[in-house]
Amino acid sequence: MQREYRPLGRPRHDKQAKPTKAMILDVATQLFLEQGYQVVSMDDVAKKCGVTKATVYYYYATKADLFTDAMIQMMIRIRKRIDEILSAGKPLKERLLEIAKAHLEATINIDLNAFMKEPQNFLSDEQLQQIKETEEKMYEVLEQALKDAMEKGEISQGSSRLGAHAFVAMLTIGNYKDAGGQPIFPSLDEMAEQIVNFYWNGLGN
Amino acid sequence: MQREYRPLGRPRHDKQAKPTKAMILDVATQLFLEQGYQVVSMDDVAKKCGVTKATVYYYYATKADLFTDAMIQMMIRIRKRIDEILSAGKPLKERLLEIAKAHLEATINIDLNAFMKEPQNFLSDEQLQQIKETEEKMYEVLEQALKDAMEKGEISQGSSRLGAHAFVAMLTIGNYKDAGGQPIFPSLDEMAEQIVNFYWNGLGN
Amino acid sequence: MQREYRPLGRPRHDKQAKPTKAMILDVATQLFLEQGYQVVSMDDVAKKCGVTKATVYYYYATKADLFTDAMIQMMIRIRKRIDEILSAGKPLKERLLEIAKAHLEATINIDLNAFMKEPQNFLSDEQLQQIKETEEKMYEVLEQALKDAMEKGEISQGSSRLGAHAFVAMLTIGNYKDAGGQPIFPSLDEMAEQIVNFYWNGLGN
Amino acid sequence: MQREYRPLGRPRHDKQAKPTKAMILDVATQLFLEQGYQVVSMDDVAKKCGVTKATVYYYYATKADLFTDAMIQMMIRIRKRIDEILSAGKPLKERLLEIAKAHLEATINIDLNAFMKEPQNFLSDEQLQQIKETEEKMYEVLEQALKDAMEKGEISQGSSRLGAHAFVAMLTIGNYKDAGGQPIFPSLDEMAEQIVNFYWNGLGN
DNA sequence: CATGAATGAGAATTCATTCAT
DNA sequence: GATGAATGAATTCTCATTCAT
Repeated sequence: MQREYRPLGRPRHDKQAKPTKAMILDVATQLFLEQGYQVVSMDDVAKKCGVTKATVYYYYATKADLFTDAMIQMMIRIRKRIDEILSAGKPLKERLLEIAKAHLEATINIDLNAFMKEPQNFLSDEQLQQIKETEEKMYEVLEQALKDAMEKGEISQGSSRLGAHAFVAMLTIGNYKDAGGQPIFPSLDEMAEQIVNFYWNGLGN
Repeated sequence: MQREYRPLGRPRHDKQAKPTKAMILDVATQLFLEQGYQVVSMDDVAKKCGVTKATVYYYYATKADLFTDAMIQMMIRIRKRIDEILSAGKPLKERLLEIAKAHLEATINIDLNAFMKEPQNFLSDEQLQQIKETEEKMYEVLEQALKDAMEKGEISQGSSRLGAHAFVAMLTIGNYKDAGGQPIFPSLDEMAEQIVNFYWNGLGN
Repeated sequence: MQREYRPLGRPRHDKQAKPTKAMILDVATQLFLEQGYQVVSMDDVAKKCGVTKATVYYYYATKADLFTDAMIQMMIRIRKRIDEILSAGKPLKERLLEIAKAHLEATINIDLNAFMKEPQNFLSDEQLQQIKETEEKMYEVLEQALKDAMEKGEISQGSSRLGAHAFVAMLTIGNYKDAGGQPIFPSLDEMAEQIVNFYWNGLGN
Repeated sequence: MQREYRPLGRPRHDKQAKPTKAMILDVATQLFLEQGYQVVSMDDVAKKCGVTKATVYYYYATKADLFTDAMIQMMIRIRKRIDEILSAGKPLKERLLEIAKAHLEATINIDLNAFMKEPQNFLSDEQLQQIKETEEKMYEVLEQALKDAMEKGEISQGSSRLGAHAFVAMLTIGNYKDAGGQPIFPSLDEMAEQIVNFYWNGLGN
């Protein structure tokens, strides 16, 4: 769409923007998250990068490879972000609130379970495994923070694993839009606060 | 391909067991839930029904129509089930536990948000709207139950809407499998109990 | 190229020419023999048939399937032709001459060994097997004729199997063109006669 | 990927063992003969040589050029081999037997006619011509030997040209494998002997 | 001498959909 | 009510070739 004139052969080195491979990965991540594995075609990715399909294949041998790499990089980024926030010395609840805000802003669909349902048939076992492992690590940083808080008596004992998953699951509420297109709370900040509050207090007070 | 095992005596006219249209809808629902919109082809549905693609088109003008109908029927069924359980006279927590058990058993991917991400581009606004409305109603029965419990003082005041969504969101934890393929709790019953407990008590007890 | 206007859907039944599937098979056989497996694309076949690629795929699920069927039908036809000629009551040499003439006219590349080298990687073992079996049968009719002639004392004892293969191998000489584009003998009839003579008498007379 | 086993001491400068161009040609010849023109990609050649595609293009401007060169070198090698064997002072039949053995061992598909069918469309007229001329010369050495033998009365008069082609054609029988994967004669030596015998005596003794 | 990065033109295959029967 | 035959538009992936370094 943008750069119209794309000559054959190696392009003159332009110290310019990101190297092609990184650009492809970024664009792909975004598209996959927005639309899902099947819907996004390699051509879509290529066009949005201003390169040809063949260039995408130059870097990623298959669509499944591209997807796998995209998911892994994304989850690593998320984990780092969470880790950063969690390592601050504040009370747990405050740190959770920050994570919630950060994620709701990122509009990232963390509903990974459902998200991975369809690609499942197209990824190799090894690819699936790699993704799963990275996902696991993402949960682990949260889990560890909960464990630490339990030890310090900041929260009561319980399954830190369940706690981590519950937190992530509840964040998906932020994606919900009703029939009128309205989210449950009008502002992201309020959404984050309400979710974390509910998560903290539970239904039964 | 042929029916293998024919019982003795005159078959009860068979009446085709289920009229073709209903069979198509059932099969489609199952396939869509299992594999996602894109992955399931009209031919897949047809073959699993033992009819031809053209027959499917005889009943459903487009794939989007079939999907829409399938989703709506499914959500109506779910709503009825929830409604049934909720109308019993037991304490709320017990009723929620029953719903949780029922849903975890049904293996239904209720991660509707993520699930609907890819079809979004293929459904008409009207279709999307219809689905959304049915979904909304599904949440409403839960919401109503929470409101009633608040009024009775069974639980403290709060956003019943958030409560309904949080409950459904937390049920998706049941779908999670770790890198080793293991769910968070080994049995569905334990899973349901732990989820409902967490939902009820919150992290901070 | 020919029929320009090709409406969607099932075409109005025209008791016309050959049914589509047969046409596809015929055209494919011709193209494969002329140009080889790789070179011929499904689109080439489709275009030459005046249908779309999708139509070809309607009848043959893969290119390998089409090729397999084409080869088998061709070899069956050849076998029948040979069989017919061989069952006449004439002296063996005369019958061989007739076969030679018929084949040189058909311009068929009977160099099956070389011809099958490249498809080999693309055909399934089963397909390869099927083709091989049909080929085998083609040789067998020749072999049987040689055996009969040996019994009658028309020719001396020897390996009928080798004799059959030698005959077919020698027919490929007819395909040869020198650097100037000239075949070894100017007319097909002379070619056939010379080949059969050589086959019959050997080099050492 | 790395060289695994490095012997002690200074390597004998290695001189790259074979200059790159020769290596490319060798590898290409082998691959083309094994798999055919279309099937072998420039990348296959490059990879098997441990260089990049661009390097192959550094030496050969097009795939057709590489193929042409490969075929020509191969036919020159074959001609030399045949020539060597033929120039010995033994009886013709013995020399032919040696050629047969040598070729059956080389597993070379000399079915050149069929083999050249597909590249035909991709080679320039000039390239085709070059190949044809080299092929012609290959046949000529055989032809000359037959002519000499006719003059000496070792064999009877006849078309030496046909004789040469018949001999080469019959050697292809050695490539045949039946449906069970078995060649016509179990050992190469027996194969060579039987073929030469048949070639010498003909069918009708 | 050799390579890394990129392209353009196909190739096989899939699939929702259409239409005459 | 159901089907068989056909299409058109995409989709994944391949490959010979080009060109700056």
